[in-house]
Amino acid sequence: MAARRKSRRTWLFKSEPDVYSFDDLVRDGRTEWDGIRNYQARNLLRDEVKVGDGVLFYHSNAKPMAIAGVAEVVREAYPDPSQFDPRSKYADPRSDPDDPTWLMVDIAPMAPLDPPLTRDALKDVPALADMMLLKRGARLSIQPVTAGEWKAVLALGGVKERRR
DNA sequence: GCCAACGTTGGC
DNA sequence: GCCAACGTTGGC
Repeated sequence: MAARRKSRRTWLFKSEPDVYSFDDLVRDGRTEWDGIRNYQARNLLRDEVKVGDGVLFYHSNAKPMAIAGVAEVVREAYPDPSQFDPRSKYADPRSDPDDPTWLMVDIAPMAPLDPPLTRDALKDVPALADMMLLKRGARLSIQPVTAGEWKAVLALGGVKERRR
């Protein structure tokens, strides 16, 4: 039996709400996090992101830019089929079907942040001073979130985590 | 709409 | 292996 990690980790996933919003995730109940086409993010999905991990769902390129909700990883990395779909904008003709380049995970919603925690508000929180999201040029679409940052965001958002 | 930051590509 | 050119991300 594979060793199971003792404690879960936490992440921030970016999404443009015009493309896919936290409300969409609530509506769908769960979703395939497809379209990741960056090696650093892919490596995190492949090596680090596990079932039960927490996800802050961030709306980028939006008005307002904000963490809109909390989600949970419900399926670990597996090949993203859109890389082999020639009609998909995520198609990658160089990817080998026997050794797919791109992976995805599934996530499900846990709780909305109501109201959403805007980027502007996050900037004023001392506990989040070192958060990757707030650093200049931090384009990574899947970012690690520290335990302290996670706790601070959930407290600010009024989200009570169920005991697990 | 602008453009800084960053990742990728490809010529050499 | 270097690095200039290019494309994309995403805040402002």
